[in-house]
Amino acid sequence: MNDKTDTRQQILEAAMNRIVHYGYGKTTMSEIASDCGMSAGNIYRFFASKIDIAEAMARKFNLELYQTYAEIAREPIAAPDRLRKFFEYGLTHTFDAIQKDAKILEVAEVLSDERPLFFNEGLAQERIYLNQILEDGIAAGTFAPMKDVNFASEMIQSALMKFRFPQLYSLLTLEKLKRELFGVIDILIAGLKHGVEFSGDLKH
Amino acid sequence: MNDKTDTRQQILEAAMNRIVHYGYGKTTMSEIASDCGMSAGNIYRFFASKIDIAEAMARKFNLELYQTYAEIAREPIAAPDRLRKFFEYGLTHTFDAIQKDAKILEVAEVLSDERPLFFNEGLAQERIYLNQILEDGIAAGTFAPMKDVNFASEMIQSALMKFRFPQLYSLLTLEKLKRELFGVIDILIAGLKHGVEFSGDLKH
DNA sequence: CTGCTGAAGAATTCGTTGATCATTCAGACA
DNA sequence: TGTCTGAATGATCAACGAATTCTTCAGCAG
Repeated sequence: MNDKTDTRQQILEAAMNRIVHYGYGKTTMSEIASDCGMSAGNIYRFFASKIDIAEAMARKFNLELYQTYAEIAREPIAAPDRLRKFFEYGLTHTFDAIQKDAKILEVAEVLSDERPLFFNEGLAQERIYLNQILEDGIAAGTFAPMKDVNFASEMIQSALMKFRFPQLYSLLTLEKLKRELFGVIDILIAGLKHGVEFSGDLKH
Repeated sequence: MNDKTDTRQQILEAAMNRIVHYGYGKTTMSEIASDCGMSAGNIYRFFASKIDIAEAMARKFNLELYQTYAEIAREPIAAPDRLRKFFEYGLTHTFDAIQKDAKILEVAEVLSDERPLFFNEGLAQERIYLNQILEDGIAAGTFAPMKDVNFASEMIQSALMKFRFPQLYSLLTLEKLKRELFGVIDILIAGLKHGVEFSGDLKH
């Protein structure tokens, strides 16, 4: 079983090396295979399709991200600061990755075309940490109590959507993006501190 | 001079009729011209290029929008409700327009490719009304005073970016979009009511 | 039986060529 | 003289066969 995992890992690594350099479209299954000293057909014993390799690649990227997210969510600082740090890290990490390997953007585009639901997984995972921060903040009295913490997390994600794939929707510098990110977060935090009356709450 | 304006108007109308039906790419200058009983070359005495026709089209669409924005900004209701109404109208109006004539999306895409700065104009115009609502709210004591009203408006726009071309970035129904829009606005409003400490303010 | 290959098939992309289109402008018309 | 046309031009697009690529699988090797 370890053999199988190792080979899978080897394929993934070979694919990533080519993809970040030449792009997803310009990387062929035969090339990946010959980098691994195997036939193209054999890759299909480890990945069901080419797009699954891209997905595995993104999943690996996310895994690193989530690790840091988990750490930030646990840090012994005030909830609002954790929130700021959380999204600042996400923005910076993604921005730098794309800056370094522009071809990552292509992978994101292909994935959002062919695996539109994949990103929802990531959002759901992110929300676990967000919920934790919000609950901590409520427990500490920093944030006002709220009916549906997860809904609040969804709204925070919605408001910060623009900063998810920074270079995809704007050409701003990282500095400007950060300034804007913090501007939005500051309003959101002020709202969370003093309590939100969701219009939806009225018609319960 | 009125002649010239009339002809321009006629060209614009003919173009719009074709574009909303067949799309921007599938509409040719000759077709527009023959609809107006003139040669293709003559159009260039009224529009510098084809993309300028699309821009004029968008400008016309925006003009109607701004008119309603102005009315909402003046309504004698509490500032938070005006804010909700403002963005609800924008979302609904755009959503319905695209629902009715799907080809409008193509115009938006072409414009954001070839006239990326055009949308900034619209945002700036929108901010005039937003600033007005915010200032009214501050004067009425509904919103806490703030250093830079225009910056706050920019941040509100940033947080609500997702709802600007609804069908471009998500496949949600209008109902779900509204629910999400109101969810985000409610947090923003809560923040504005109780005052925002912008991180940027510290290092003044 | 297990793990892999390489050829075959299906789908997609590529490259070329001809046609269409946006744009310009010399000159006709009024 | 001021408007407009229609031909000229270069850029872009569409079509379509060729080539490449993804994917499957019968069968071979260990």
